[in-house]
Amino acid sequence: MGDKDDGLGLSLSLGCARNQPSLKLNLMPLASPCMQNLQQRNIWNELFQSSDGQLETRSVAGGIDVNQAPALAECEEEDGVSSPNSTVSSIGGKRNERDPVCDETEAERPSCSRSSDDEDGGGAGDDASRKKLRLSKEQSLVLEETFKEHSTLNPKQKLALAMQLNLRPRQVEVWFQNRRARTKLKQTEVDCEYLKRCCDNLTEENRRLQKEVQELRALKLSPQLYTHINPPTTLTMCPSCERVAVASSSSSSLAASSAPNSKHQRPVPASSWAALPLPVTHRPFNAPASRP
DNA sequence: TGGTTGTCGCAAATTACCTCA
DNA sequence: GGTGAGGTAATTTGCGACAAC
Repeated sequence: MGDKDDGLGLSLSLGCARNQPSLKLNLMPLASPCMQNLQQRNIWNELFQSSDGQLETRSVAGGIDVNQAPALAECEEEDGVSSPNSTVSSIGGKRNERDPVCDETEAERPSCSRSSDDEDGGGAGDDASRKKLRLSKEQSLVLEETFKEHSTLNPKQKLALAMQLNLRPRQVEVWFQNRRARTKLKQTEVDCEYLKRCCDNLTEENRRLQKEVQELRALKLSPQLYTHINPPTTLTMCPSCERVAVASSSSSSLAASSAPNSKHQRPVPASSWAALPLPVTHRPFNAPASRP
């Protein structure tokens, strides 16, 4: 609750954020020896190299306050994470070698099957495995900033981010998954609000039209009054020549008492629905919300 | 070449923990 | 101090994509 504003509050601008100029920050000295290794090898810059080859460098936000035991031991062995592995959002490569998440705790777990990635949660392995660890503000900030630029991470980015934040890659992965879910939920709420307003406008429009119909029917019952009013016009097509002609409603008996070929058309009231601001496009949930 | 298998990332749903009023 | 609500980290499940065989 306390720092929730950095969560959903940002979700509506995520799409824009993607287009924002990438952060140009300097790598700061890192507490983690793993990260220092990364720096030495200049891997970090590669990790955030966007698909178009643009380099995105960033730094660690201040001293990261970690509230859990980081898997530093994992990091040391993660130096070998160099496979050009990929995900949907990353470069191609052999799938099996892809995920450093598996590497991260390889020393502790015999295999990295999906069902085994739980023991890294909490790390304790026992009841404490479900222990919930709240991310520090600094960690959340960095994650948010990263999310603004990439709503998904490739394994390398995930690993690097995990090292930077002193978190397990799995935690970073989970955070991004939850973040995407929150963003989508927020967008759904916005969409729902919009549709609700549309519905209200349509209801109002319907009410107005019903009222108009009643008024017209009332006029129909009082022909004297009606003579002063132009009849509703309709488009009629000649069945033989197929020409369209503007004419007053001929099917109505009231038309008989009016000019059959009146050139005066009633002004068509602008629909309140049409007046409703429509979204420019139906954008994906993480696109910028440009609605009023 | 097409089918099978293994692995992975992801979304969605859910659970469980934490914080706060 | 106890409690319920809300937020969120973590887990589970199912599916599709991809690469290797």
